[in-house]
Amino acid sequence: MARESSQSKRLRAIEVLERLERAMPDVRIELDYRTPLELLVAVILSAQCTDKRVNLVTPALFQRFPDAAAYASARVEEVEPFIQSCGLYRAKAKNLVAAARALVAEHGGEVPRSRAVLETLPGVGRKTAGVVCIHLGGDDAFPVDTHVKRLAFRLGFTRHVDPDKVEMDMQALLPSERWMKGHQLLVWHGRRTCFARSPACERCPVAELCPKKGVKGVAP
DNA sequence: ATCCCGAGGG
DNA sequence: CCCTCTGGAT
Repeated sequence: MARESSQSKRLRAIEVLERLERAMPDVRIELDYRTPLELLVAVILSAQCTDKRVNLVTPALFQRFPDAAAYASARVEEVEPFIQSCGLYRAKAKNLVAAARALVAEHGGEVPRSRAVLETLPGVGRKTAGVVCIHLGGDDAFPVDTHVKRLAFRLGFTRHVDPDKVEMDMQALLPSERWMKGHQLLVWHGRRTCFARSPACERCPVAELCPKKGVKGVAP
């Protein structure tokens, strides 16, 4: 098979996103938050856990810990019961307190808009920092989670596995104004249709644009 | 039983 | 690269 030109790949990528958006017009971040800190906390909690479950616990959590200073002055065991049903609760509680202490000590209690700075916070890795950033209007980012990684590979948008390289490929492929929604669309599509084990190509809105149509398994 | 919208550590 | 941490969803 002839190698696809980068220009035609870009056009195909845009077409993929537009079809996905038509199929999922309601796409958006599902976490409930009202302040930058609430967003940061909600995204940290969302690891290995559904947004729905996070939204169930955050009202009480946010009321008890209204700002960074509240977490910073709390003991980890005070935070744990609020987030217990979200999984990984010990690590998350510990990280929330430690991150809040760093925010208070080094950032005036405010959530940084810089991805590099966000990544210095305990419990905040590249993906979490990227999501927080794009939703706060901070640094541009195309956060790569397991869904984005898998779909980018299947769709032929990257040949890499390393999330950093996948992100670079996606950023090169799409104009930055599409990164936020593009990330969200790929995640939703991965969850709803393009499953890791057995993708539902028969009802996939972008099957005709996909080089791996009908191919099972994740792998590069 | 098995997988998951991750991060950190060995 | 591999492992662990966790409960919930399926």
